Amino acid sequence: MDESSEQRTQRIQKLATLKAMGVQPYGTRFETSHPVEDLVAAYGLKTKDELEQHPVACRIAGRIVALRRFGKAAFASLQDGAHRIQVYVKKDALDDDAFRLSRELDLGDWVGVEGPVFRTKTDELTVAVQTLTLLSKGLRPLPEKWHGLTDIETRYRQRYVDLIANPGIHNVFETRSRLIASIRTYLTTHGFLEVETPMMHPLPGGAAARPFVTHHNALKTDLYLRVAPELYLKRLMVGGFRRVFEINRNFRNEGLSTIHNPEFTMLELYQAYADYCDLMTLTEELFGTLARDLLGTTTFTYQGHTIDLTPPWRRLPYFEALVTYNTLDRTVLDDRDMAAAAARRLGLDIPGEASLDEILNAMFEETVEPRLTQPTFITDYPIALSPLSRRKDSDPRLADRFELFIVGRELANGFSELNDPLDQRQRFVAQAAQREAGDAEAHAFDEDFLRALEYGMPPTAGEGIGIDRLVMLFTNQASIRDVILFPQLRPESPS
RNA sequence: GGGUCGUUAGCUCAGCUGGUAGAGCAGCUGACUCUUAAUCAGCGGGCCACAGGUUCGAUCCCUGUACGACCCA
Repeated sequence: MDESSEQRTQRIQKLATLKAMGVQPYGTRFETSHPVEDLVAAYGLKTKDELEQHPVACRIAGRIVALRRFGKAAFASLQDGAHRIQVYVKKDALDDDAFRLSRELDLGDWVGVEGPVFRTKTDELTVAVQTLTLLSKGLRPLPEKWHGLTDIETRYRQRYVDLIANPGIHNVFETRSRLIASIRTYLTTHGFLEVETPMMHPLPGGAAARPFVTHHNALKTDLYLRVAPELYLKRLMVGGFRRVFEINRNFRNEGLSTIHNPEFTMLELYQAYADYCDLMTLTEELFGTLARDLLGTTTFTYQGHTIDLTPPWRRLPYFEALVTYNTLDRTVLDDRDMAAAAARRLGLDIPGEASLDEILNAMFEETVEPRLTQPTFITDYPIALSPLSRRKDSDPRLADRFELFIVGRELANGFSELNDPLDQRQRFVAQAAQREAGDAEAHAFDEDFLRALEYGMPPTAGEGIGIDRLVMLFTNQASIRDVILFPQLRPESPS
């Protein structure tokens, strides 16, 4: 936005006028009697007569978001947080200086007022202003009062304006905060200890993803912003913590979409002596608790879909899902060329060098995931797609693992952790080979992690839950950018 | 990375077949002591995203660039 706009210039001139009047346009401490939200909650139901017979004095502050001026009076709406209240200024009710100040105010200015609460002719709860204090002068005009700010790019780049013009946005982020608080409460009351592990890793690990690289000058070494905390949390399990969790940011150097932001918030939790089935149950309970805490119900609407979180949720093995959603013969999925042919028949573009696991993965993402609307645990993933998971005792080609899908999106990924250090070493070797072959997302070989496992990790189940996507679900937002205050965008062009 | 669409006043948007720009809100001036999209009268405000090209003439047609949205990989 340009700094030479007419309205901005006019407002800067107003600063001089205000100073000449003896008004400090950028004030300091202002003690309020109530947040506007509480004032409305306390007196919003009182009648005109009740307020006249038992007058309530208040002192409130907020930003002027609507202003209707008359010759010797004015109404304004003050916005405090996401809440508004009307205030009424009339010449008779306040001293000359304050009334003169009221004539200089603009939309966007912060003010504090003091006076009794009453109801107008039209029955609107209103503060009759007796004293008026300018708290902070706005220099830029607010977006239009009726349509507000709708330009998506401006909403994300200048979230502060979005929050002013669209106060409903506050609710999304309040819900986000309450959701995270509920998760903490649930986990800590179930014996989980909250921990913090490094965000800067000497080796990227714990997930198949490209990392961001940074450099530490004093150590003269490159570091990677973490793609997952997994390997550190498991080191803590080796150290003997029974149950740990971490809620923090992960960073993945990949494309942006309505469900991907390069930095996103992940919950990871680890429970000793448990397996992946225990975590499916825990997940059902946790989501149910969150839904009741936040929405008061476990059945709700997301983007036109009715979602029912009542347990138990469907549990469907990976291969069974591929077979049933594509009406294939199970044996087709064991043979690389037959699988490739089947995938191509389904309209998928399969490169000639794709491995069987890559083909299955593509087929799964394309034909199964989008159809998993109600909460569904897909279980028993191929071991090659699960380099940190324990093998199934009944079938060593499969992992004791699940992923949770809701509305076609992966919300959680959990498994019985691989605690066999020699098997883990082999898996790292296989990953290193894939890396050699050009897979930039393959795991790095983490010798220290293997050393830790060699000290012995108890049987442990671990799970990651994408907090942003969970917030999307519970706030009915279509894009991850709508649940992240400052989503990643390309830098603004320098004019 | 590819495709489609978009970018015009502070905001929300019009702008015909190419003839050099409009509205509402916001702003400024005046009137108005219960309005709530207040009302009434008047007045300002534009690098039409940016850079090229075609043309007598480009917001409009063409090419490229930037940023965004959606779809695809």
